[in-house]
Amino acid sequence: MPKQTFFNLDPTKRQAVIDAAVEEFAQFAYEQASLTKIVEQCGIAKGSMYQYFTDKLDLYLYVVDLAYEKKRSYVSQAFAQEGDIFAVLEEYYLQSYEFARKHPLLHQVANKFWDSKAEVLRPQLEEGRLSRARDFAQFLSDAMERGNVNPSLDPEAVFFVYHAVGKDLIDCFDQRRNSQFLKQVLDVLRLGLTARKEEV
Amino acid sequence: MPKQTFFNLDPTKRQAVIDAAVEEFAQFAYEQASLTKIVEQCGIAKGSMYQYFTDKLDLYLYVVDLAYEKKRSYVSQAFAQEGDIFAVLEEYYLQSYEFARKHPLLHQVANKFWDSKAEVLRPQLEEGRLSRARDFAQFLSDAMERGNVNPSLDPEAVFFVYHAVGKDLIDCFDQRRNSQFLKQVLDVLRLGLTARKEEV
DNA sequence: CTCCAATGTGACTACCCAGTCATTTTTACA
DNA sequence: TGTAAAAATGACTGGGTAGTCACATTGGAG
Repeated sequence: MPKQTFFNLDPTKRQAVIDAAVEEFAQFAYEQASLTKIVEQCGIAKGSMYQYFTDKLDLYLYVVDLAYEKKRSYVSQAFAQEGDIFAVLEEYYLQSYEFARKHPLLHQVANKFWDSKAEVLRPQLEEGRLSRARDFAQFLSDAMERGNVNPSLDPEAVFFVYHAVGKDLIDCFDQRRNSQFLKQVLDVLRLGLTARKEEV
Repeated sequence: MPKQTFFNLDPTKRQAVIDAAVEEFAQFAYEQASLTKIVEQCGIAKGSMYQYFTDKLDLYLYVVDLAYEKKRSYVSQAFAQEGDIFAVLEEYYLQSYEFARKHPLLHQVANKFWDSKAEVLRPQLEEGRLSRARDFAQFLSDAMERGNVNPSLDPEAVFFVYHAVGKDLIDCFDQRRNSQFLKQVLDVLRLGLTARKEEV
């Protein structure tokens, strides 16, 4: 959490600090990112940064939080709508793409977060992964009960496949990957997961 | 490529250098790995390392090469055997697991290679990814022609799904993931990809 | 034994980084 | 206007890095 001093700042200056930090953390993972470059970019003294944040980690987590707050404002509507698990997931990824298109830097910040190797980020990463796994497991078991997903499949394996594909769908997002491609990928998964009469 | 001096070295000493480098590059990606720690670990002078290798990158690529050479000696037999695409892939991952079990450090070196963010590694990474994509695309189009894979699916999407899952299968390899789990994951993919009569 | 090329060496350079702190500047209020 | 608290500052510390180079050691040929 930033210190009070940061929130007392003139909004223009505060935004300049945020912008510079977002730019740096979009380009480099936590370890490679340079606080020195950030302060140079936004034109404040090194020491000033330490009036606003306790350390590099504090600033980083604040920026990652901003990115995910914004992302949540996009993807949350996917879960609000009705429909089977496949429709919800398609909407989720479409909204993720929209977020990435509108806020490319925040998108990169959010993505790079999961690549962080720094020891200090271990707790946050672990907690994040766990909470995602919990949410998806719940979502999946609901879908299995409602009969959308083949109940004979190992839920752990289903989760594993979805997680791997989902991560890459968002990771490898770029202008070339359109919603048509997304549909095709989700189709492969749908065919693999849907309950069916014919056994192959 | 190492310099001739490296190959003139006493085999014991040469192996000590390799072991120390493998240990470091198994634990840290290229950028985070420290040449200083490597020379300390194997007990040679910093300058000596530069008698053997032109720079850190030279040493790194040599070690990555060793890792992949060893790995190839495991997985190559998967492609030698007969059987449909699903059988070949199961064998491929089983052999990858065997490699990881027998050579955990080399496994980590090979895996970490793809995480590298360093600009100097860009060409190698790009070439590596391209050549893998080419191989798998060929493999896939053969399977589609032979009728194992649903021909109505977009080959790019199929490749994308397989690549994502395959990467994570190897990435997340650890003692808990046994061949039973692997079968379940490949089952999800098989169901998603196999040509079928019933439309869902 | 001598000599010279090949090899080994580690202090050193030049560069990066996060974080500190004594000092100065700004601000707010009496 | 005077003063005290808040905020801003940037030189500095201590630590890390890859790579260099003048010098020391080794080993084999003559």
